[in-house]
Amino acid sequence: MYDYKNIEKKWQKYWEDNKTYKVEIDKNKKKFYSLVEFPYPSGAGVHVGHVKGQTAVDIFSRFKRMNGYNVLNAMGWDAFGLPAENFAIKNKKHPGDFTKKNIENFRRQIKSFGPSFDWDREIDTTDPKYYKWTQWIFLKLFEMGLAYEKDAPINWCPSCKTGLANEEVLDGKCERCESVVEQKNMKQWFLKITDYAEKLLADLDDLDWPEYIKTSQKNWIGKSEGAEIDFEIDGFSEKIKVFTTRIDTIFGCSYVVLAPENKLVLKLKAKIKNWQEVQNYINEIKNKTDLERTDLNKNKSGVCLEGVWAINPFNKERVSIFLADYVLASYGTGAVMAVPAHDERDFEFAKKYNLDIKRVIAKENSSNDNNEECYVDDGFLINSEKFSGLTSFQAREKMIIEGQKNNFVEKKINYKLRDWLFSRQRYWGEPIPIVKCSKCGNVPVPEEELPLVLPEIENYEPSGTGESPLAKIDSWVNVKCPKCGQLAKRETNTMPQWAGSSWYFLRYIDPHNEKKMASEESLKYFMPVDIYFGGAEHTTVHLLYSRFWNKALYDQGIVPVSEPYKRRVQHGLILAEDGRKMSKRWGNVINPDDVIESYGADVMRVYIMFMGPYGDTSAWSTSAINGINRFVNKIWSLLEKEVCDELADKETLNILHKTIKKVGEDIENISFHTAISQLMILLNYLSSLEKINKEVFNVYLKLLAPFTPHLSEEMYQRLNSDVNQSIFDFSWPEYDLDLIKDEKVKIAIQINGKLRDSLEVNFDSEEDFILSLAKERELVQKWLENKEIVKIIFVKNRLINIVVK
RNA sequence: GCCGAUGUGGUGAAACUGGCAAACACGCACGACUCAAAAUCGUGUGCCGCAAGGCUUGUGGGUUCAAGUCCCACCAUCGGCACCA
Repeated sequence: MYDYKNIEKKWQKYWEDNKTYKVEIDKNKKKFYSLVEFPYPSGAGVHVGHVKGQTAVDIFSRFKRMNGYNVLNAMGWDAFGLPAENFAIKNKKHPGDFTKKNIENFRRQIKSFGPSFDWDREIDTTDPKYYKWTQWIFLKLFEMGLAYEKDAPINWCPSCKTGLANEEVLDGKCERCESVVEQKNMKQWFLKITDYAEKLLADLDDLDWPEYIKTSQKNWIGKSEGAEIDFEIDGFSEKIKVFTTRIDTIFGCSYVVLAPENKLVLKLKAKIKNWQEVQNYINEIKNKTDLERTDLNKNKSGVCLEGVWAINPFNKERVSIFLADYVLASYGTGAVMAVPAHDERDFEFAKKYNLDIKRVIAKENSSNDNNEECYVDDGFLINSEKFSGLTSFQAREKMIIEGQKNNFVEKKINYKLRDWLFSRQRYWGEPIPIVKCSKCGNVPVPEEELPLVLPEIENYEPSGTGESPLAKIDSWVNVKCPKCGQLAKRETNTMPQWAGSSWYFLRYIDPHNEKKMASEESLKYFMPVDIYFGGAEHTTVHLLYSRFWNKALYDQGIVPVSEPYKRRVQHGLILAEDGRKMSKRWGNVINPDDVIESYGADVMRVYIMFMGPYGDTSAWSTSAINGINRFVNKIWSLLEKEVCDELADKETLNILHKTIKKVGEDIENISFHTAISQLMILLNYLSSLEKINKEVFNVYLKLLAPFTPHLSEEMYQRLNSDVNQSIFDFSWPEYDLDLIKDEKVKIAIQINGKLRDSLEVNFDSEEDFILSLAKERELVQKWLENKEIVKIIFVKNRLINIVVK
C-alpha cells in the first residue's frame, strides 16, 4: 500500500527546504504567469472549491514548468472583510488577530495538498506593507481625476445604525438583523470606472476568455447608442432632455416622463395645478425602499403635472408631462419620451392612465397597421410626416441629422455601468488616504507618509451616525492639512474589500519592493497573467474592477500591458453528496483535511479533477473517490513489477506516445478529467505487462507528476536510485507522431449506413482491397444478396459504406 | 421578460474536421480468495429479444451514403441580469 501520510509529508518538506518552486526573473527563459484567485481566509477554513481552483492552477503550472517555462505561481490572502469585523465587534478583539489565525490555518491546509506556490511571494492585503500600495494606487486615481466624492444614497440599517455594503443586503434586508434597509444620503467616494466603459468593452474582443464571461461583461457595461432630445416646456425657459435609442418612434410620443427624483419639477411648481398631489407622490416614492420600487414590476404608478406641457420638437405637438417611478433617475437624463405603441412599459402605463397610443412603426411596408398590441421591433415608419416609409434604421439617421441641425438633438451613448461606490463606513479596510481641509478641499496624504496605517481602536461598533468607527479617534482624525498646514480632518471611510484584490496580481511580481508597487523590469517580464483560474462569482465585479485598475495604471505608464489577464478559466461548483450546496446548515460540508487524512492529497487532487469537466458543477461522491484511491494504489504497485532495459515493443510505444500527446493537449485545454482517463488506460496496459521498460516507466511518472506530485516524486526516486533531483526538474516527455500511427486498424463495414461487420487491415489500406475483402464476408454477403450496389463510400482507416438498392 | 449554458446508460461522463455512440470510472451482478465479512483480483453490464435481429444521444421535422455533431421549430433544467427607455 502507498504510505501517503509519510511520503506526502516527506516531499512537502523537500520542496520547502529546497525552494523547488522559487522563481526569479530569468531572461534566458520564457516566463509563464499562472494565477488563481486568492482566498478570503474565513474561519471555516479551506473549502473543496478552493482546492479545485488551486489544484488546477498547480497542474497547469507544473506542466508549464516541465515544458521549460519560468513559472510564476503564488498565493496570498484577501483578508479585509466583514466576517473578521463582525467577529471583532462581538468578541471585542482586534479583527487582525482573528485574521492572522485564519491565515495560518489556510496556509497549513493549502500546503497540505502540495501545490507548487512560491511561498516567498505570499501577500496579505491587510499588511500595511501591502496596503501602502493599495493607497498609493488610490492616490494615483485621485490625481487622474478618477476618484471623486459625491452625495449618494447608501444602504442604511436603522437597527444596526450602520451603512451596509451591497453585499450585506439580502432581499432588501440587513444580513445581520434582518431589518428592512433604508436609503440614506451621504457623501461618498466613487471611482470613475465609467470613463473606461468603452475600453473595457472594446478590449474584451482580444481576450482568450470563455464567450459567456465576455457576454456577461458586455451586458453589465450595457452600452446603448441613441440620442438626447430637448423638449421645450410651454411657458418656461427650461427644457426636458430625454434619452432614447428609438428616435424613429418620436411621432408616436404621447407624453414625457420624469423620474420622481428629477429636480426640474420644482422649477415648474408655479404652474402645476395639482401641486399637492404631485408632492404627495414624490414623498410616497421617497419612502419606498428599493425593494418595493423594483418589486412593483407589474404596477406602475405616476402622476400627471397638470397645467404644464412639453413640446415635441419634431411636430410641435403639446404632450403632457408625468412623474413616474418606472423611470430611473440614475440612467440617462432621468427623463424619457413615452411611445406607448412601441414600448412595453409605456404601453402598460398608457393603458392604466388612458393615454394616447399612436402607432408609428409598422411591421410591413404598408401604411395600414391595425395591430392593437405593442410592437417593439424595428419596422417601417408610418404617420411620421416626411419620414413615413423609411425603415427604422434610416429614420434614426435622418432624424438625428435634422435634429442636430436645429439644435434639439444630440447623439449620445449611455452605459448601464455606474461609477464604483468606493467608501465603506467600516473599520476593517484600507483607510482612504485623504485629508479634508476646509480651505484646500480634499488633499492627498503625501506619498512618503504612506502607508496610512489603520489605527488601533477600542470599539469596532459603528458610531451610529453613518460614519466609520475611525471617526471616533480624535487623535487620528485631527491632522494638519498637508498643503496649507491648517487644522483639518482625515477621511474616515475605508476602502471596500474589492480594493486589495484589484491589483494583487501586480504585487506577486515584486512583493518585497519597498520603493515601488513593483519594479518596471519585473512587471515587464511577468505581465500579463497568462492564465487566471477562479470561480464564476467573479465574472463581472472583480474581473471588471481589476481590469479597470490595470488600465488606469497602464495609462499612467506604470504597468506595461493594458489587459491584465490573457486567458481566464472558471470552475464549476462542487456540490455535496446530497446534491445540495455545501453548507454548515445542512451539515454536508466536505473538509479537505478529512479527505487528506483518509486518502492523501494526491487522491483528493485527482478525484476533484476527475469529477467531470472542469467548468461543470458536480456532486461529491464517496464511492467515486474510492475508485481514485484504487487508481493511485495501482500505480504504486507498478513498483512490484520487474523493471528492464530491453527495448519496449511497438504496442507499448504506441500507447505511450498516444498518452503523451493526449495528456499534454488535455492539460492545455483544461480537460483534466480526460487526461486522467488516458493515464488510467496506460496504467491498465502497463499493469498487464510482465515487465516494464524503465524508460517507459519514467515517462509515465512524468505524465502523472502534475496530478500526483508526491507519488510521482517518490516513485521516481525509487526507480532511479542514481538521481537525487526533483522529478519537476526534468522536462516533459515529447511524443513521436510516427509511433502514434496504428499498424493495424479496424474498418467498419456498413451497408446503407448500418454497421454489419468489421475488418482488421493494415494502416492506410486502399479501397479496392478492403472492398474485395468485405465482399467475401458471410455477414456482408447476406445483406448484398439480390441487391444492386449503387455507391461505395470509403473513408480511409475508418469505414466502408456500401449503398445498395 | 431578456441573455447565457446544458440535455447521451442505473450514475459521473467520452466521442478529433459529420464517419463503428457509450472510452475511462462509479455502481451493480456473478465468480475467486475467506469460517465469514471488508479489502483485493477476475468476468459481465445501453435497452428489447431465446435467437436472427431491432431500437437508442430531450421532442418533432430537415439536409446527407452517413447526424450526438449541421439547419429549422419546440420542450425541460440550471445560472446571470432584470423597468437601463
